[in-house]
Amino acid sequence: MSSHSQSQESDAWALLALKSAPASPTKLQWSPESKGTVIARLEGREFEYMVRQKRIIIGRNSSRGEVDVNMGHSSFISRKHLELFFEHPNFYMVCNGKNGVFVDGVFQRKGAPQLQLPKTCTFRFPSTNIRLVFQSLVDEADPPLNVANKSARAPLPPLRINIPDPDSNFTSPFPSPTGTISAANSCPASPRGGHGRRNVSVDLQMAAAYAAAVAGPHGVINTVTVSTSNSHDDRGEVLLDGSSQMSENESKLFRPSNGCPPPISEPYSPPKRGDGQEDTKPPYSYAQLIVQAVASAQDKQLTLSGIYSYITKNYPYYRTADKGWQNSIRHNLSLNRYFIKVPRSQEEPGKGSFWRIDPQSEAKLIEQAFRRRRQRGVPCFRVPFGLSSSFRRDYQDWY
DNA sequence: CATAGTGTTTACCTGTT
DNA sequence: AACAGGTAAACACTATG
Repeated sequence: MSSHSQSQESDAWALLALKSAPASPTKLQWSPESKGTVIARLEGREFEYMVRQKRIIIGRNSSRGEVDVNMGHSSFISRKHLELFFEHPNFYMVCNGKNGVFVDGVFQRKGAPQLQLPKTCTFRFPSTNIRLVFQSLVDEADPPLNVANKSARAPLPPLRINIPDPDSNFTSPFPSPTGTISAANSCPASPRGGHGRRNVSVDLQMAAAYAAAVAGPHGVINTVTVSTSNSHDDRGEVLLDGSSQMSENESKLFRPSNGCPPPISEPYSPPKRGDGQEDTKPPYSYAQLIVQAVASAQDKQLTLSGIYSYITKNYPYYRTADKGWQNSIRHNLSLNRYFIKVPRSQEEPGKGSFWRIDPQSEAKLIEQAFRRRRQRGVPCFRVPFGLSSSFRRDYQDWY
């Protein structure tokens, strides 16, 4: 298996692990070596990593992946963002990520002197709400431990996931980052702060991926990749393998439409050369494209440039189109009340705000986001299905 | 300071209901 | 006619070099 596909498998595995998490305190665990003393523990949102070696690298997954703890694909996370090392009886951290890192809320810039870590602390990667709780398991009174010097790669174990919670509810309230999302486009606070809190965003992300999958021309659940990039960088994707399990509810919710045949063929297929599709405008409104982009993001939020990146990555048409479509994207973001602007916190550099979907509408919008609408001038037996903020249309017969 | 990116708003158009 | 969506454009603000 190539490293790439292995990486994708890991992502799928992690994704499924997320799925299994809500009702159960059980977290996905892995450890690079079966032997040796566990000297520390790293706890992500839905996983635990048992540290048995003296030095570990935490960073972004990539094809060049040389990290011990893979933090996914966020472009805000560097490939070797953090290095933790153990010198009895303490752990130290060096930040090599260009965006720095917050340690218990204190910003550590790239290249800062090594920082002695407290017994427990929380890392947060700037411009994301990706957090990692570190806990040293070494007692100062202990004699020096016999731990591995060289970090071993941490291949994820075989996929064995049970999904214990088939009643996951996609429409359950989505907690806002601040606990409040009041008026559209007026959220005053930073989006940060979802640590340790399971929310439907993970389900929705799966849903988005699944909806994209079933949007295929034959309703076949394909293996799909959904971008999670949140910058210009087009790295970052979450893969949901079509063979993964999905609850019955989810299957119903994202059942493929068997109605009017899609006007064009499957846009979620990897870009094909010479099939003519690259010149065809996707059958989705700009609002749908925005929902697709935001829903695919790991944090359920994207910057404007992240939205652009998602669209150009998934819809080659927009790679060559002039800039007018970007104006339209901005227009849609401002105009539609279900797109919520969430300012960056002050200590986070960068342009623009993050955009989220109104949690009350999120599930519905995502469900609709992958429905092809009739393109202008293309006759069809059925009425077109556009995205409507009022959801007033009756679309029963699409099922 | 210049520039580019971002965000808001208005206006107008086309196609659909 | 009303509405949804697309397009263009003016303008203000802000991050960045």
